[in-house]
Amino acid sequence: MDMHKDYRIGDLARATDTAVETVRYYERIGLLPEPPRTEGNYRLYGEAHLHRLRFIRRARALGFHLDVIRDLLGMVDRPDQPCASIDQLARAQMAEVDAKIADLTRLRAELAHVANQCHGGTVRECRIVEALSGGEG
Amino acid sequence: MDMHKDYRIGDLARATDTAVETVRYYERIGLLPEPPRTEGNYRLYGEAHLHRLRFIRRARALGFHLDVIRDLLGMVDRPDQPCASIDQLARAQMAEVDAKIADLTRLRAELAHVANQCHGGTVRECRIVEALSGGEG
DNA sequence: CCTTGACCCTGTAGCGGCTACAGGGTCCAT
DNA sequence: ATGGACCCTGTAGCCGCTACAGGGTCAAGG
Repeated sequence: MDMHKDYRIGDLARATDTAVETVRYYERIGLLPEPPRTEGNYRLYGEAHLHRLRFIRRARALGFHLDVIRDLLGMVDRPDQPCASIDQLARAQMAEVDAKIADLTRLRAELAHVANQCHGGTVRECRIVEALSGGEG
Repeated sequence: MDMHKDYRIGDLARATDTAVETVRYYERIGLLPEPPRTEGNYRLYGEAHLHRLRFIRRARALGFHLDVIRDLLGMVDRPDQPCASIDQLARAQMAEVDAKIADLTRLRAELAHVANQCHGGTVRECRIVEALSGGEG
């Protein structure tokens, strides 16, 4: 069963919820391999490309940076290697997300504090402005 | 008491924990007014500049975008206006931070799920890879 | 007086991860 | 043969800085 479908770049983009320009961008930076071309110089993708692009997009959606994704793809391309390093990257990513959440939570508390200072009136009397102006800086 | 000190750009930068280039950048984009210069063409700042830069940096630290900060500064410069619009910007900022926290929390859960799939072995068997490849995309 | 070194100046280019053109070519249906 | 959807390359822009290159200024020390 030689039923491998072909995709043009727009098909691939739709199938992965990606902008066409982004697909070309991934190719340019070497994340996505250069596909063969039609006679009219159109890129022609197969299932493998679709698979790989899905992987990239899903990892991006989880916040992985492109250089980390590059590493992940490198590992995926050597399936006999141990999986530990992939696990490690995933855990590092979790730690990063945790740190961001902690940051934003602190921020939110500060913002709430600042916003609660306002009791109406003019800008001159506004304690928000004071809160933003003062401080340790 | 004519005791207004002057600051050179490096002093200002140190006093607000800002890079010198960033101070110049804020001037270039019109956030910080152009200060007078010395004979040798050095920027010479006063307390007002210090105050304003502190405001900018503090707002940035709370995650406000520069264009919002521009608006905030515009309001601060009209102290007789009502304070409500400032309050509104602060609350909008809170909402944005809340949304980011919610996003990241969802992300964290997904990442935990993905990372927990790994039980050692080779990349070929790694469920993390599967989890990243599969899906609705 | 001269050098050293810390600081300052302008201008431009780079980062990440896209996004948005301009200015063209291809392909298929009508 | 014409229209419109799609594709191509190449370049520039977004944000908020950051990092140079290539020079000028200024005060202290020899």
